[in-house]
Amino acid sequence: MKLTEAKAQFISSWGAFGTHWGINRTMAQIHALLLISPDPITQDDIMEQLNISRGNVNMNTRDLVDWGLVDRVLIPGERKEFFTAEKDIWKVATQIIKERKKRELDPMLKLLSQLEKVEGDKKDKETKQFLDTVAGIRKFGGQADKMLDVMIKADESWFLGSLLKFFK
Amino acid sequence: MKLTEAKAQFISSWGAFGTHWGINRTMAQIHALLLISPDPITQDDIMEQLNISRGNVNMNTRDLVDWGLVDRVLIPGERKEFFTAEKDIWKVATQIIKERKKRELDPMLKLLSQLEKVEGDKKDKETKQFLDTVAGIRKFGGQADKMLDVMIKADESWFLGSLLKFFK
DNA sequence: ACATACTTTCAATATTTTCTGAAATTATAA
DNA sequence: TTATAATTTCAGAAAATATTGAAAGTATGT
Repeated sequence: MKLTEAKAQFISSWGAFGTHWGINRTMAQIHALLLISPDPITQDDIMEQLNISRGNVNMNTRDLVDWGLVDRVLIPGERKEFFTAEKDIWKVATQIIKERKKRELDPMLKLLSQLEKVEGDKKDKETKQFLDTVAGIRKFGGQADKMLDVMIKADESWFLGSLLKFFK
Repeated sequence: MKLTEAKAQFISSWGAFGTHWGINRTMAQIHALLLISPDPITQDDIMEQLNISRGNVNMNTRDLVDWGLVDRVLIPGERKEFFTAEKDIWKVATQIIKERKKRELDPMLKLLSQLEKVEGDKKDKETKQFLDTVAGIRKFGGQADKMLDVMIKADESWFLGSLLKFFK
C-alpha cells in the first residue's frame, strides 16, 4: 500500500470511528490529518486535503482547540495561523476523558442525585424500581468517576505498567 | 418532585446522554423506560409512554435486543410479546463494552495493522510520522483491548473492590 | 490611513438520520 | 380454513445535523 492511499484510509476510518463517539465526521478527519502531519499546517492545507470549505474548517478546528486536542501555532514570519495536534495518544486519550467527564458524566451524576429525592412510597413497586435503578446508576457512575480521575492524573507508564500487572 | 415528573426527566436525559455515545435518542429512551419498569411491558405500552410510532418501537427494540440489553419475554396466556431490560448496571455496562469492542475497537485495530505495512522510506518525515502515529494508536488500543477483556470477564464485586483498593 | 491578507460568522442549502404509518407478513385461536 | 391479533418492513416525510460561501470582521504591513 502506498503512503497516499494509507493516509486516505486512515483519515476516512478515523472519521467514521468518530461518529460512533458523538464526534462529527469532519472534526475527526481534521484531527486525523493533523495527527499524521509532521509539521503544523494551515486552514488552506486542510481545505485542500479534505476538500471542505473554509467555514467548515474554521468551525471544526475551533472545536478541536476547545477540546484541547489541537493547538494554534504562530510561525515567525508567516501571516497565516497554523494548527498542530498533540501526537502522544495517551495524552489525547486523557484529554478526551477529562472533557467528556466534565461535559457528560458530571452533569449526569448531578441529575441522578436530584432524582433520588423523588417523593413517594418506597413500598410502591413503580417507585421502588425507579429509585433502585437511579441509585444503581449513580453508584456505578460514582465509581467510574473516581477511577477516571485517577487515570487523568496518572502518568502513562505508571498506569499501564501497574494496571497490566494488576490484571495479569 | 413527583414520580411522574422524575421518570420523564430520567427518560429524557438518558436519551440525550445516549446521543453523545453514538446511540440514537429513541433507543436510549426506550432503554431508560425499560430500566425503570418493574414488570415487562409491550410495544403498545412503549408507544403510548414515549409517544412514538409502532415502527419506531419495533426497530429500536430489535436493536436493543441485538445489543443484548433487552429481552423478549413470553407471558403465558398473553398474545402480545413483552420486553424487559437487564437491571444490573454492571451487567449493562459490560454488555455495552463487549459489543462496542467487537463492533469498533477490534476492526480499528485490524485496520491499523494493515496500515503499518505501508511501503515507503522511514527516513522520510511524512512516512515516519504516519507510521509513528499508527503504531502509537495501535499500541494504546491493544492495551485498552486487553484491559477491557479482563473487565468483561470480571465479576462486579471483585472488580470494584480490587480496583478501589488499588486506586486508594 | 489604506490596502491586503487572513479569519470568522451565519443564513441558506445540502446531507444524513430518524420516524411514520400503512401494507405485507406471521402467528394464534376457533 | 378463516378471522383476528400481533409484528415487521420499508418508502416517503420530517427532523436533525453538517456544510457552503460570501459578507463582515480583524490584523498586519507600508
